Amino acid sequence: MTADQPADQPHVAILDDEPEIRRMLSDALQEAGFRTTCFGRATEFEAALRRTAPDVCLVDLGLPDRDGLALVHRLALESGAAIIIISGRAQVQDRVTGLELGADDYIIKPFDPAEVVARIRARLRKGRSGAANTANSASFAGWKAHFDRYMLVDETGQETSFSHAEGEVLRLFLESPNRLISRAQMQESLGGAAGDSFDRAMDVRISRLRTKLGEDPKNPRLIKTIYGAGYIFLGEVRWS
Amino acid sequence: MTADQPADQPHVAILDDEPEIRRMLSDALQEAGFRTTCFGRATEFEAALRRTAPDVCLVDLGLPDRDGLALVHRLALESGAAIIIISGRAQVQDRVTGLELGADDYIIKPFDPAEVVARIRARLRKGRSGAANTANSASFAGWKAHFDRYMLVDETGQETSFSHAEGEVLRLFLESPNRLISRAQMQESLGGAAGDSFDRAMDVRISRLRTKLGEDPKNPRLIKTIYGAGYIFLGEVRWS
DNA sequence: GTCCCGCTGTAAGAATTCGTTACAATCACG
DNA sequence: CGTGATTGTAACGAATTCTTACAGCGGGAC
Repeated sequence: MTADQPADQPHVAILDDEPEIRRMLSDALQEAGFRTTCFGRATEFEAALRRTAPDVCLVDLGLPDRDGLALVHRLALESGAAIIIISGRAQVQDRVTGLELGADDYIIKPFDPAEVVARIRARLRKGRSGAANTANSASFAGWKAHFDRYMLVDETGQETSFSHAEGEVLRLFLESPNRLISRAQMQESLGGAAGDSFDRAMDVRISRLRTKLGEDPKNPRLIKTIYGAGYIFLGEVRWS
Repeated sequence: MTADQPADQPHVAILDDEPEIRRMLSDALQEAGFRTTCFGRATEFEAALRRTAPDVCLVDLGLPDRDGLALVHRLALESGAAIIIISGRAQVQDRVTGLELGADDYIIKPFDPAEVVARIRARLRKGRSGAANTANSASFAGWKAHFDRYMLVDETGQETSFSHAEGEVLRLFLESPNRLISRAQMQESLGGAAGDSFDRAMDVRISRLRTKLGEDPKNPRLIKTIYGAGYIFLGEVRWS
């Protein structure tokens, strides 16, 4: 299941109850240069999600231990990964509900691995190009952040400056709002050496950012902590 | 071709040489709340692209005046729109090359307009940051649960926060109300190792959730215990 | 250079979350 | 009723996260 796979490649999680299909998909994807992890049951899959944040999830709807659509729905809300349903159910209605619930693509069995690879690539392409944003200011929840000037502007026009470290965290949040960002992801994005104690620094950064945003510690509205999992930044963000 | 269409809706450009198909797509999409513009020839389409920047391009590959794939490739490079190919060519190889050239999706003729709508929505969802298009809140018995904010709102507007673990249980209930949910099902769904003693944790989660919902322990109205079997969540649930 | 000041990581103690344990309450069944 | 199984909940504790305090570092100002 886990060979030595280069860590800088996109990571695809495969969830299917049939071992041959897992095998076939995993082989084809590794051939195409992806990192893969396979799961046969939804429970294992969900447990692993907390640590590793895959870029793409391939989910078979016909699972023995869980309603596949409910799982897709949850994934869509909590994870930023692209979700691709693989299913034997070929009715249009099945595809429509799968997509409405948050899936990004729907592939019907039997499928050709080459098409799966192509569709995964298509999903990753959009995701990454969006992240390469050159915009340097963003509006959210009454605030406007100017990353070039390191300034936060209130709705009343009041200005507050923020530091470089605080800006890194804020930018990370604003680039993917309303989705869970794990601590591991943060450390990677912020170039933190995965040292034992850097995650404490992480906490401090977030704490300071929260106070600058005027968050109520008891009841934060913008930066939510998910115990044991990570953080979610809430709100609509408009980059400009 | 152009009725009075609200300008704040996503704009879909349709490029197909068969008028009936253009008509059918345009009708279905407008019904679904999109702005549409139709083109029968690639040259018109390219000319129009410069003024209006569509959010999605539906492109038929079988065009009389231009190589469809070359057009897709150019679009992918120059435009930020999502590109969806619609084609009668059903071979896997066709789909793969279409996707590799930069298309975001590939739909085979004959198609169902409902699926086209669903796939367009899926593309737009990913593209816009923060536009939470999937259901993430549910109303029941005077309460409204916001799973994105981890908040319960009273009918008087009073807010109570709930934790991640509590939310997992609540979501499970709200996803299948008025139906018995066995303890085993819960354990699997909530990722609990099926250890002997995890079912006690389950009880505690439910207990805490009940107190947050203001349930009377002697006479619970929402979460009923079925002795020896499991739980039932009672009430009408409306997701939104 | 020396002083000053803001930025940033570390450390330590408080606060929160959540599973476990222990015991009380309830139910099924004779 | 009595008994054993099942479920509810309070209390505890481990893991995790938040906050405050402090020290090192670096960049100006003089």
